Amino acid sequence: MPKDTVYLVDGTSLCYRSFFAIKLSNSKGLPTGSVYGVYQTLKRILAKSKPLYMGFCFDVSRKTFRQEKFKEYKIQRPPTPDDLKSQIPLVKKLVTYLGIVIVEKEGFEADDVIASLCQKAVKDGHKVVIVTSDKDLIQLIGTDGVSIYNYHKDSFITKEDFIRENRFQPEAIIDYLALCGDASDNIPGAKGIGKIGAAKLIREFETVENIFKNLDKLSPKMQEIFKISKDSIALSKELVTLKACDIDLDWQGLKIGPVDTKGLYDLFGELEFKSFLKDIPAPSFKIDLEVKDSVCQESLENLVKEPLALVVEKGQVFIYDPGKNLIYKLKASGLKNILADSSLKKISHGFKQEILAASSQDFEGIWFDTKIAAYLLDSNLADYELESLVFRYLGKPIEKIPVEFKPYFIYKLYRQFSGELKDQGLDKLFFQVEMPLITVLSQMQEQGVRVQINILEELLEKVDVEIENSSQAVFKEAGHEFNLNSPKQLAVILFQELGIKPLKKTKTGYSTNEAVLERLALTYPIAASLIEHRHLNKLKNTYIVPLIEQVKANQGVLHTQFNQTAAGTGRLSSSSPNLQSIPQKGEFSENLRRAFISAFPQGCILSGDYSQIELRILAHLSGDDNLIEAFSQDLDIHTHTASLLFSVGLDKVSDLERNIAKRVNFGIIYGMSSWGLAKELGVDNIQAQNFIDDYFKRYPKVQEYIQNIHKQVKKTGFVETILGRRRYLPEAKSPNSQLQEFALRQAVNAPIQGSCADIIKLAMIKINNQLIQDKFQAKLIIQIHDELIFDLPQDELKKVSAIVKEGMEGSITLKVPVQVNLEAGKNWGQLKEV
DNA sequence: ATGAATGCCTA
DNA sequence: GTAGGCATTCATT
Repeated sequence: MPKDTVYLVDGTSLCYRSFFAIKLSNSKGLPTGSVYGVYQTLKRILAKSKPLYMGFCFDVSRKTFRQEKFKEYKIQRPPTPDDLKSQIPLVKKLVTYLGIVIVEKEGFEADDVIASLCQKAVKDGHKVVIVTSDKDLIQLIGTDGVSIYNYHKDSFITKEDFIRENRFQPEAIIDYLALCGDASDNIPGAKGIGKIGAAKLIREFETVENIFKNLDKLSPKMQEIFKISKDSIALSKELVTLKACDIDLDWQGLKIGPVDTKGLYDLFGELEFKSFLKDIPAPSFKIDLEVKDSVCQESLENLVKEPLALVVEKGQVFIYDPGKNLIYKLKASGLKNILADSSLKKISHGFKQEILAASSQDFEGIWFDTKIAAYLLDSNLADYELESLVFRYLGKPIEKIPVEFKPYFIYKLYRQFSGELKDQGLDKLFFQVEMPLITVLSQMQEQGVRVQINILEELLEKVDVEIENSSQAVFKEAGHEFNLNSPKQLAVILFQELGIKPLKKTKTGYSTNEAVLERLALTYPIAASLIEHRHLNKLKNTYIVPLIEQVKANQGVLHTQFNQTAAGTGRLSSSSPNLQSIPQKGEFSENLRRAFISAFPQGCILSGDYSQIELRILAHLSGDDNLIEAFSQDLDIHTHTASLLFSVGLDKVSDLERNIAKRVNFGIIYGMSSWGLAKELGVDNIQAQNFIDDYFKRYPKVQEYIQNIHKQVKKTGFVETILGRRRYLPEAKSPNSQLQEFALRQAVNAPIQGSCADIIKLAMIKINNQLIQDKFQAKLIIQIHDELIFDLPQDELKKVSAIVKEGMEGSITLKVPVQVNLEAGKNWGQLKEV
């Protein structure tokens, strides 16, 4: 029986070549080209040849016996680039996940390792394919059954191919290289003999030794060369000769194992190899569960003492019974009893969706949402779909879980998450904040926001006219029409046709962003028109038109989504449409906001806005006396900071000084560096550093706090908010300084932003409960991070204002006062202080 | 159709 | 310098 072919991959050269051929990195700047190339190559081999045995051979270090013999060996090579070094562990992960064994031996190069394995495999009667694009390994194909796969050219080379092409034996490549040398490895060879000369000599004499025996047959000039280079040739031959080493592993150990799909999935996710994600096989997964039809609650009686994992879909409910390991399917009749039964503790995945799908039906006993739990345990995941979590936490890759089996997986996740939440001290945040918030968000989405379409339509008409005007103004200056929405085309017009000097580059060309246009506008009128056009176009296409469409489809009410598991810091996000980014500055923004009206006849819109909440949280977290004092005295915080930075009295602070102080205050919250602040303020690095130094001198405990955060995140890999919400930032430990610095900035910001999220969530729950309890008609309709917006009948305004103010200000006690500003009006565009 | 790149709205 | 969502163009399945 013919034995199977063994594939031996020259991993080191493959990594090198991929690195130089493929310049690639993920969005975080992590270089990934080598991993990409290695995967492409391995994938091609695995698909084409379906090998059963493979070894991926690596150099362990550059200190090999060759260096000891010859100090100059490979010395001319620059050190391995850091961007390649950092990829080696990733390549090793990749290869391991593919089920391929990594072979390395201290003191030997990959080539030597390959030679040893090759020898063993051939001895046992196997064929061998060596995967490389280096010529040194050609010496091995002299042996029968050994061939080379050149991944670079995607071709196989056998002994016969080689002889046909070079007219000497493959083994003689050693002698050939000994003569002509190899510049890339700094093999000296013989001075005066090149590739052609070497080949000619080898064809005639076969080996170096033979040449020396027959020196008299050479020309006098050649004889001279060989005399001078005798030692050099001998050394070169030794260096290029592969040295078999002892390796514990033989070919049997090279059997390709099963693919670690989860490992691959995570790796490709991290590296952002989106197209490769499709390659990952999804092994079929069998669920051994019985689905039992039930018409009443009878069969559930034994179950009700413990929490039930269930999923509601299309008027049916599926419930998992962990005791009997089966699924109950209940039809409409049983459904209502179960959903409305508040004594039934329910577990599900994405209650908000279920509540909204069950529409107006009573939904009680909302107890444990695995989606929310997963989010609290790690807020950095790309998504919290059941399938993704089952894969991540239970290791089972399933494309789509049939609805009847969902409760089974939800229950499994629940068992795991419930313990972990407790272990990490997150159970309070989970049960007292995030779970109760689900109902609040459901109500907000269901309630929606009333929008007056005709206001939007009138606005659209005005904006259309102005868009036309600004377009024409731009085209006139440009001399011809072009696609105004294309930054690429615009760059050509500005920086080539009009010959304007570019101010800033992007990855692919010259930047035409607003900051650039703003500066150009001082000299060129076309830039001013472009800014105008961009503003109007944005307003029209992002806000006015989509709002009109959605509102029309929903009888004048806008139902947005509030996402509870989207932001890494604990904030909510809003989408389709995003009501958290409705314009607030600019000439048409007020007009736009006027379209957002009360749903009550003669009703009004009430807004409660936390004043400087993030800086207050910073004061609380850092315990800085100056900052706390400033807030306790109810000072304007930016003016206060300015008076400290510029050593002037509070009443002597200029607008410019206050503005700088304001930016520095913001910068602190964002974890800024002097470099970042310099860019923001348009001053030099030293100036910016001075501002920061002065700031820290005046607020010393803020500096201490930031240092402690850095220390903590480097040690533990995560940071926490006031309520113990965690954000993991593993890159705080990264050796890549760019990644590390980014993580450290996030580490400073996350507790501040996240605590703000904690506080407003508490307020939302508290206020919502109060409004329901006191039977107000007022409804919370929008949350914008530090602001809550309510829709209410006019006659409730006074009482609800008090509830909102008290609820927001009193949701937590900090070391500084928490202050909320209230505004109300008949629409969102015309709010007046209450 | 899909994703990257650019740009811009919010807190 | 933090955190999001979304529109558009343009190159690539």
